[in-house]
Amino acid sequence: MTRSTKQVIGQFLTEAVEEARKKLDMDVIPPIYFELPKEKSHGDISSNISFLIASKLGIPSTKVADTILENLVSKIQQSPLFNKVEAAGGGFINFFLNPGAFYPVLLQIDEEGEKYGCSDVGGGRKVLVEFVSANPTGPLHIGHARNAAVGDVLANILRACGFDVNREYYLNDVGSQVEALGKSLKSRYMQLLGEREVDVEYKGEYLVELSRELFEKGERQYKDRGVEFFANYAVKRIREGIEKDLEDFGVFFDCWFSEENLHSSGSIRKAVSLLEEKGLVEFREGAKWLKSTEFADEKDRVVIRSDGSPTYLAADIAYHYRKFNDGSDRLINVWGADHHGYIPRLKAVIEGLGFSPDALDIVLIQLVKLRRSGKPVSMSTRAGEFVTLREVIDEVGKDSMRFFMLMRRSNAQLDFDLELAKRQSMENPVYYVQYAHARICSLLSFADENGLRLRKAKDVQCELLREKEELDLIKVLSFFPEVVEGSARSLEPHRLTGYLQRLASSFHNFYDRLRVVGEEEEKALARLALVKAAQITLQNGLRLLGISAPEKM
RNA sequence: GCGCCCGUAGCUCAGUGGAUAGAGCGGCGGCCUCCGGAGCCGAAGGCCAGAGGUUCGAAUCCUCCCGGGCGCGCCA
Repeated sequence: MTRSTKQVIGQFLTEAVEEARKKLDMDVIPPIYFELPKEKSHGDISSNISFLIASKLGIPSTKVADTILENLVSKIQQSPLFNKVEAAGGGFINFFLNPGAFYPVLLQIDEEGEKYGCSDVGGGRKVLVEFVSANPTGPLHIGHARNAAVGDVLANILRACGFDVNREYYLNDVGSQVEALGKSLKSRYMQLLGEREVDVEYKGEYLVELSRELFEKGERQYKDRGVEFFANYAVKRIREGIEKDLEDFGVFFDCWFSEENLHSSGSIRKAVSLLEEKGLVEFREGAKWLKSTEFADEKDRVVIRSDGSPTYLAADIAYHYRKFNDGSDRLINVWGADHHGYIPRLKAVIEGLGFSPDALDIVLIQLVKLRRSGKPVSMSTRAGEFVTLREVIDEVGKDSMRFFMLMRRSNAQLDFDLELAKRQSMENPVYYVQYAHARICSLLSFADENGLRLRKAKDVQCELLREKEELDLIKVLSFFPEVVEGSARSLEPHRLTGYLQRLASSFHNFYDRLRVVGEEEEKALARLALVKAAQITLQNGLRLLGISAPEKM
């Protein structure tokens, strides 16, 4: 049903409850909200308001329901939207709608087109989504892929809901890891020049390739260059690789923010002294500590080491200060779940800086347990034997991989067997959804070839759509905006993949039982308009997921 | 030891405090003279890890407990 239909129901029920309130001698009404019954016999939409009132007043819920119903029936009868309303299940109030209540959604989809599903609940508020942010010390692996997919789709969804979204990658291009990377590359390079083997911390094949690259460029000429040179070279080249991998995965950023920039610009000193001025920093044991225990953290944290250098947290203070100062109203950080222990101190930082800790949401991405033919595969960057994002894209394809990564709650671990994904690729849910779209395209062109010209939904006799498959499909189509909104509110993109499977299922069902071409013309045209609406909705959903909607497969 | 996440069908997982807990895969049985069979339909499969509690109502919230994963640095 469309938003306006829901508003009418809400208004009727509110009025009826208000009248019941007087009769039952109650002062305040609990908030009224609706739910969609799972069971068809429970109507199209229902309310549990009677239970809430009953428990407040200590009277039977059936009595409350009856009282509300008395006032409701007359209103219902005046409106063509309703078939009937009843009290059932000990107090639920169930509304049964006429098919006519659902048809307006077809007009809405037709009018809104690719905007169907969008809303303005975000009110133009500025949101910064920071995701992936993998250290540039090696190629992205499968775990980063999940982070990338979730962050990207969250950003898409929030944008569709009227937020002003920016996507950002925080590049940790300084520090001990980068130094170790430089040392490792230098060792590889020296090996090529015939030096004896030394300890290499990053053992991946990619560094061997980079060293060859350097050798081909200048043979022995980098022999006397310092570790910093090799570190810079490695970071630059690895970052380019990461960028390319993400591009092929359909993920783009508005900004790649360099940690080095925070160090060289003096932002870190500034941010730390701001906290000092607020009395939130303490000098102790030769170091500067953030008194994060004054907020919700379990212990204080070092921000400036005894050697005077800033910690990672110090950089994060400056980084998040900048995020807010650049005008973001809200921050979303997508992190690997192994960083969850870091949340309280970052929230403390934000509170210390004078912002609300609620303005930061952290979406944790649980581990992807990768298997190859059932055998666990290590994913440590340093072990040098991991399965990269690149390999998996090449193996199972971007669309399939994105869908897979988005099918489960980010909060739960994900089992991903490469052989299985390959073997089952033809039965992968993404194909099921895409197939529905391809089928529609094929059907639309077949209809056109047979002289059936697609009409605007408003010029079609919707009331001819009375079969249960048709009504079911229309109803599912009508949920789409709420699903998008719900995903945005809960920051759970997996709801969208679930919805698209449901939508595809409804369409396949419709398609299998009913025909379009060959029916009496007006009915065929009405069905054609319905099919078109399904196509638009599938396209919109797939677009949000960053997955293609192929016309042929 | 302390903290966070997860335990739901044989497997992988959905499930805003609501009514008879769902889907896909696997297995079983059906459906192509027909717009794409990468599809559709049907049956089977469950003590929602376990025990208490809150509630008119709990897979969902609270406490405890058992299993699995991950964290508890002047690393990043």
